Amino acid sequence: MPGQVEDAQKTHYCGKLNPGHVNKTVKLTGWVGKRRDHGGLIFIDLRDRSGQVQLVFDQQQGTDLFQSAESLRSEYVIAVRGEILRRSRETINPSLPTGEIEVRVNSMDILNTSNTPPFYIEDNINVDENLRLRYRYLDLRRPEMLRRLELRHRAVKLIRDYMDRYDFLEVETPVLTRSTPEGARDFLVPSRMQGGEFYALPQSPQLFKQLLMVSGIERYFQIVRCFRDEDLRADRQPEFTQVDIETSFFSAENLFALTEGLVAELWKQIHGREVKRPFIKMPYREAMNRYGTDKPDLRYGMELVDLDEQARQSEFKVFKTALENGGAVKGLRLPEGSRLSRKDLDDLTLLARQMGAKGLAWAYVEEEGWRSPISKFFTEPQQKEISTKMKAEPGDVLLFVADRWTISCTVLGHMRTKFAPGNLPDEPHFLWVVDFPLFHYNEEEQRYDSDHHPFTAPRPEDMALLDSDPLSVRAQAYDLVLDGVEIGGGSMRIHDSTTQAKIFNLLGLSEEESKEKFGFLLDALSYGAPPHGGIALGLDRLTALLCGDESIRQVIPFPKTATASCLMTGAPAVVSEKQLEELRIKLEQEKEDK
RNA sequence: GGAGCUGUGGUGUAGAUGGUUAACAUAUCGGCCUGUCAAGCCGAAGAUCGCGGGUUCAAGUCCCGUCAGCUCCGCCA
Repeated sequence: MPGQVEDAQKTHYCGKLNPGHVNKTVKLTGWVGKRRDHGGLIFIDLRDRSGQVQLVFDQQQGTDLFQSAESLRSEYVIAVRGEILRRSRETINPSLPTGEIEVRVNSMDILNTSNTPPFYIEDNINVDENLRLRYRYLDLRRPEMLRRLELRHRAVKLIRDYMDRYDFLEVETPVLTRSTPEGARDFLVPSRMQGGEFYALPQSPQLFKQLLMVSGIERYFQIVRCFRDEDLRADRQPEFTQVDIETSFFSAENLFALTEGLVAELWKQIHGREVKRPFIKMPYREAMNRYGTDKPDLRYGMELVDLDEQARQSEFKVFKTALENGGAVKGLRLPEGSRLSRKDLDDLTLLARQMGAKGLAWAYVEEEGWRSPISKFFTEPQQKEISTKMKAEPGDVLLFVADRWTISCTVLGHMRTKFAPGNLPDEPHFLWVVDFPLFHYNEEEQRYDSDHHPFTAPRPEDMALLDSDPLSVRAQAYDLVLDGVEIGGGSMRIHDSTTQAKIFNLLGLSEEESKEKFGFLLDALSYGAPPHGGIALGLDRLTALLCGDESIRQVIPFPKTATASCLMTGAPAVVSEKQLEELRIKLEQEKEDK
């Protein structure tokens, strides 16, 4: 056994035993799995972290040992000493790695008993996730969950080794820091020393890693926990882990190469799969136009079709006014969509409205032409032209959205993923989405917001547009996308205080405000800050993809539920009056006393 | 903040149109059994159907509310 300590209670891992160990005397420890009691002969599956092996207890060996074997139950913890025997040909279990051998037990210690577990400690169980989360320590005991933890460990180790090889330093940054405007909602931590003031948990170590560049670290990375107080999704937890990277004197191309190398090595070492490099690069605008999302899944086609020209020539007012207002008309072909009922299409329309569209138009494509509420607005040749442009065949359904460009794209992009083909190719489809806009307009606040974050550098050739047309300024920002999942993102940063101050100004931060919130950054930039930039990869998503999991909860040992609570510990929970007093916090009275 | 789905012995499920002993599998407990590996056979115990209210002679089943989990929209620089 590797890493064995002296006097260890075990000499081998259960799952590692093989015919090479035959006739050896071994000491094993583990948990009792399945028990097959034949009266005078008892089989026990002994399981430890590595796998399992069959123990045999024979009544003829003596009654004491046999009696205690009869008392064994599921999940008892035992230590045994015994001899490895080769199984007779008929009793070999080919479906088990250790199926050619078994352990004839000579002595046994029962180290602990166990209550009957609430679910089976085995793979492929079908239980409420609720229950798994409440008893997460038992859930993690299941081999498939242990394997996920192992894989995650290997991934992290590989990342550290890779970064080290390229001279990167892992540097820690504070978890208690200050709240900054913009971005996600912060988790706040009240200060006892400064009553009434709060720390924030970092949404990412963004500012610190830039300051480390000013410090002359040149190549920084950190595997770091980040916190965002926003609503959860299958791929979003309130605390998550980033592989955070920042470099000085690196071009974006240098950074792409570094990241691609890292990701390729992960896929090779852990997945045994060669990844084609360099990855495809696609401008944001193109991704939106063709796939209706900034994280397109390139494993299948079903591209959106631009119908501005056809809409302009039609008599359909809805389409025409959308265009007149500067919007776009987009179409999506659903192959064999005729299996969708009117009700299905109504549901889609509802979804489109929820996503901000004014509506969703559709047409069943038939031999004779369209069957659609909007067919009367299009002449037969016009219908034909659209059908041809969308490569439609009888039996398809066509979806149309005419709205603001982003809405038209994102609504159909969402429909595209909803109706994605079932069997997608195995090879991972990586791509860089580049040339994101620097700003978007925040309708609610009536101002510009950073699309990425306020420290992102504009593309040099777009600098002049900062004054005339901020929304058309492109950022030196990029996202790494894999099969429709955003697994990372970053940018080249602003490294002079003048430009940085200008961006703050455009974001509606007054000089005093930006001094107050970011003065330390502006100061730092004025002391010889090197050109720098970086990226952050989502380790949970990366690991989930490597494991083939849909939800990152599967690769997080102790995840939170959709309402951000922990079913095991009961967090969050009320605290004592005394704790609150120390923090000078008063809770609002419940409005309705019960 | 909104929408949808789910919630029945320990676990996973079944319980059309409301009808009175809530079914099945598995786990659990007891008995038998020396080659099983989803062990087998016999027997026992175990759920008032998430919670609250309502309709009804009668509710697991219908209605309203509520809680929890999941998925999605908004949100997530």
